[in-house]
Amino acid sequence: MGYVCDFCGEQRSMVYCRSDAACLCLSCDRNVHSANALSKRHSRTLICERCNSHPASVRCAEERISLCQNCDWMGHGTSTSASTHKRQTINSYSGCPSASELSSIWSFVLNVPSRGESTCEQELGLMSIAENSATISWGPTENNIGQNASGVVEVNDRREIAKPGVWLETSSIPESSSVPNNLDQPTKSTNTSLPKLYCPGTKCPAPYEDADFYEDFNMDEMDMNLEHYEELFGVTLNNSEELFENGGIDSLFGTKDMSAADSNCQGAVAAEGSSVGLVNAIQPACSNAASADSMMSTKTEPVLCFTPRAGVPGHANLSFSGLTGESSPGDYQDCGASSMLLMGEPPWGPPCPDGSSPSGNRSDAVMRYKEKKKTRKFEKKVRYASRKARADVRRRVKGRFVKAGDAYDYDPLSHTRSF
DNA sequence: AGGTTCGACTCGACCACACCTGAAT
DNA sequence: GGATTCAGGTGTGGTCGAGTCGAAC
Repeated sequence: MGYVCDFCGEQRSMVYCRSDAACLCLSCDRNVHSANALSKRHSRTLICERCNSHPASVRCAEERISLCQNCDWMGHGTSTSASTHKRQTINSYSGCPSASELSSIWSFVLNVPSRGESTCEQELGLMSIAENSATISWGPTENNIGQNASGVVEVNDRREIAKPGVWLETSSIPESSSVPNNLDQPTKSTNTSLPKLYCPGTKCPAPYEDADFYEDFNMDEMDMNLEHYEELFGVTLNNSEELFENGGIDSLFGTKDMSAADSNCQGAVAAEGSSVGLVNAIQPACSNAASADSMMSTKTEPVLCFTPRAGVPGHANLSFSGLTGESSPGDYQDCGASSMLLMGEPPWGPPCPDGSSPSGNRSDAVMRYKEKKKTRKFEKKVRYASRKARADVRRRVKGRFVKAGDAYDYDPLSHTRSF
């Protein structure tokens, strides 16, 4: 891995693909990851500009450099002066985003315009964007739908996390009051089932319980500068207006092909870089060791996923999992992290900034948490398939296993009774 | 407003036995 | 040190019943 694209060996590498463990230029990134549906799922992010070998997780505004966690720690964790640098988490993404979308994700780095239509952009509905640890994706075939479109999260000041931010919504809030001005988002959208952006200070409609989650995001740095496309993509921009016509922004913000149910999935959590830091900070103060353990266990690349519950409006399963995709039932069960997050007022959080009643917010959050906990399903993980196979065919009396040959009232195989 | 009743719901215990694990040989 | 034997522990699913909770009265 290095400065040069691992694929073409010519262009300067810009993004890092974790799945391929490869550094790619944006052009090759598009080519490689538009090859098939599986490759589209690869999570990519910027390359650390210091070590040029690891995926960047934060962007230092002062130094104007993207850094991996290690370099960030080396550069900011040990120096008192540098530690005050304002840093921003860097989104990872999957799918085949257009240049405009990349510019939205990384507005502070990539001021790129759209290339116009391409096979990739024709499938922008499948695009997903991950807020680092929080993998956010959407598409017609996906149930786990994210919505955060924010590119950055303040990590220097944890109090930022408690600030009202931006979230996507699917209710019918008038769009004029919901779309930040700096988004250049078309205001002509008529599909009220589509996600919308809410400005800080606006009230989250009732159906979405987890507004607390979505307060982490800030759209301030979302701009759509389209100047350096050629440098980044190595091609000439034909028509930047196609960006909008082809749904670049719309796709980015999920205004295409997003079902109402999918948009119910509200996935916004602290980004990987910041979350690890937060966890570290949380742990000592966390009264629930299991909660902290659960969070720590996911720190490698935790994926926060809200799964809309069919038939239960406003409810969603919250789960954390690592990249391995494995998680024990215990991890699922009341992982604690969810409860902490759901509380909306973590122990490190500041007093309510607007002077409103913290106790009221807390009680609301507790109510929401209890409601979710009530509807949560605990999936059992079968460790031994052979034992399951035996249990599945074992005869029972009132649900209890009986000795072979004894009378039974339930036979899983024949559903018959011996008496 | 406080107490009682009732229905809905959750969750642990129970059962037999093949399989797993670790100690002993 | 490796192979074998043995004993004890574990896990599997459907049902029941105790306990909890909220709504209705």
